[in-house]
Amino acid sequence: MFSHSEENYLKVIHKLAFSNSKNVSTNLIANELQTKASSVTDMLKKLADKKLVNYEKYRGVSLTKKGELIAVNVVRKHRLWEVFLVDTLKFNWDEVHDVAEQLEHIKSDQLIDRLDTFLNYPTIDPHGDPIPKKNGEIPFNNSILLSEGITNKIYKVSCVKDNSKSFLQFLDKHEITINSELTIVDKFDFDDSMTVKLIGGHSIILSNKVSTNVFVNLK
Amino acid sequence: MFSHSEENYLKVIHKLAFSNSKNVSTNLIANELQTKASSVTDMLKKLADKKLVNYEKYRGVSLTKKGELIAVNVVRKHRLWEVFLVDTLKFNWDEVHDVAEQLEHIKSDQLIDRLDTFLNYPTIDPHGDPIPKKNGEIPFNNSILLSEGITNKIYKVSCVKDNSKSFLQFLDKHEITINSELTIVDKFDFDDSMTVKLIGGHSIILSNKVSTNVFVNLK
DNA sequence: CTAAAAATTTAGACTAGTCTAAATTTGAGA
DNA sequence: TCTCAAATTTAGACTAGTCTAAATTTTTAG
Repeated sequence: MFSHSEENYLKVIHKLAFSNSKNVSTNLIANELQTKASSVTDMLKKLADKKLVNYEKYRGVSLTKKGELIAVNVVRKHRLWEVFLVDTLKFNWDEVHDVAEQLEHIKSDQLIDRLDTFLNYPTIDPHGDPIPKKNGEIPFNNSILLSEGITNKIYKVSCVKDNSKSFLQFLDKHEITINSELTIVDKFDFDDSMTVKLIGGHSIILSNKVSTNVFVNLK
Repeated sequence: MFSHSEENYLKVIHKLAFSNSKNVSTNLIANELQTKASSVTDMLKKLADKKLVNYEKYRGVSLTKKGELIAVNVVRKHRLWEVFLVDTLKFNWDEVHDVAEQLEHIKSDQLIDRLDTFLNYPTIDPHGDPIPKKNGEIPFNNSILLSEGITNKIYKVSCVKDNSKSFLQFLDKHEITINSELTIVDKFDFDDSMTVKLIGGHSIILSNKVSTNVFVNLK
């Protein structure tokens, strides 16, 4: 089996490879894990020895098939636990991250299978992120960023990119959540802000920082 | 906060102090934790530095008030998770120990409070052991060992002492579980075995090994 | 193309937790 | 009460993971 630390590195490499390029740099990982580049180098060597990453000195890393599978499984566990915390234990969506970071390392396939069953096989977590299947497949989501939406169409919020407490609390305050429906009333080139109107609700001006952290689907 | 390892030592010292004497020896701990006496000595020094145990070289240890509180809290978490695993996720009572050993170290008071609420404030775990209250109080149970019972009274099984897979599976096989009702039909001095009859069920001969690992209450 | 900056790796050290083997202390029985 | 076996502790070593500081490689800008 793999240590918490190893799992965290694999998870972060997976995340960065997903959003950035295929090859991930030492500094990116160090920054994401709030650790030092030298520590990252040490760990990359170890992961390479175990055939979990492809690593070439000074050239960054990518996950091997094996490393990918472990990383995705950690993500699966993290997201299933988040569903449990919100749906079953009534946590708010801004309170679950730290606890899920711990729970994701519990080792028991039986536990995760049964949790999945108990939760009725959820496909997304409380932030709208897809829950990987047992076989490692990650359901694809054809959402777009709210910032890329056009005016006078009805969109449904599908996912939030930034899972930080402050962002989620901001959304709570303005009654925006997963499945909220809204239209873009106006877009302002000046600062890339926009006015959106929640269907049956209030209007609100969203900064570019906000609209680039919310995914939506055309209704 | 305290490490998994520290919590495990405190938990084991608590357990041993409960069943044995107040003062616990290095070897007892080493044996319980499947580690070496020298490792135990090292850890005892550290725990003593942190004022979690009273430790005098060559004299054994006892928990301080502070150590006791932490130990009992770990036990509380362990037992609440066991209830969750059996009641909610439908694990069998012989499958929960290893997973609960991991879950008991998750750090989040909110999580345990909400789990407790979700489970409707259970007072005993799936093996009949009392679940410590949040304040550290452990509900007292005036059960006796089945081996100490007398013939022709009706008893109700309240707790099993040995939580090993093999013992629990043995009880399953013979349809003995928490809350089973039975009478002692006969006791045999020869080997301290006894014949018991399950109310509305079959009769069975139990060895002394079995009857000294089952607690019962007079109905 | 080259010098400086940025990124990365190496060297060496530290902590937590563990181990083996040797030394010390305890305590039980003659 | 003395001796010796058992229990315990100490000394020193090892691993995983981390760090700082120095060295090296890569990249960038002129």
